[in-house]
Amino acid sequence: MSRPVASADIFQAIADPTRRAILDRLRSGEQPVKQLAEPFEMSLPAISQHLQILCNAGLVSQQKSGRQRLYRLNPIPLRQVSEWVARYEPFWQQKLDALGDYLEENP
Amino acid sequence: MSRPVASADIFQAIADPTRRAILDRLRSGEQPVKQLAEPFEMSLPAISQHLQILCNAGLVSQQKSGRQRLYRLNPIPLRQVSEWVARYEPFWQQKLDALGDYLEENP
DNA sequence: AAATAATTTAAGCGAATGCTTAACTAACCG
DNA sequence: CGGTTAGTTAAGCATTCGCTTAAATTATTT
Repeated sequence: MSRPVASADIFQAIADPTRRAILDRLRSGEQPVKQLAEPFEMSLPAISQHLQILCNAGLVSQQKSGRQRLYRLNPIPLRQVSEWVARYEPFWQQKLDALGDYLEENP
Repeated sequence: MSRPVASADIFQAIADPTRRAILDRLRSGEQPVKQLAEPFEMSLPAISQHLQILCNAGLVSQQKSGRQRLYRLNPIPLRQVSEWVARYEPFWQQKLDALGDYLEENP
């Protein structure tokens, strides 16, 4: 097999810019592959492989409709990312507050 | 060169579990490499390389102190991740609401 | 000055990643 | 049926990744 396991890890799945763009694109509703692939300068199989990785990560689900396959966004696993990054929010607030104070004191 | 550019992309930087763990670890304050590396079953150079990638992504900064190098968390680039993922929050709210409704109607 | 400690740099290696082209499968249409 | 459309699977390839061990660098200690 050539692309067997295709990491089910969310962070890995969203690491690739094309995959993030696909997800962004899916926010406007479910779409068939060809339409989804349209803005990318990349072969269809490449997109198909990205979709499979997103599928394995649970970020996307597919449904057959005639001869096309509709892909639909499933954002729920992204909560994992949201929760992880949220733990850092107090830190950057603090950093930005400090920067603000500095700028106030040194105008 | 062996590890030249080391992608400055944030999403790439946080894709690796070890690097996320390092960041998590740094939330408790700045630390020298050896201490930072302690819980990982991995050689010191490996950790050093991860730190360099985090550095390139701007997620971490270093400061020399005697013969050790203190690494400090800089969470600000994580806002990029936070902002990206935030765009999906309305979607999963919707999904979870639907799930809640379903469970209420099918107890 | 020699020894030791903290860390990085260098080189190399196997595995994973992102892509390609070619071949396949399945659904629709004349 | 035969042809076209939509998509996936397969195979291969170059690059990147994450790691290792060995050597180099820099700072402290004796």
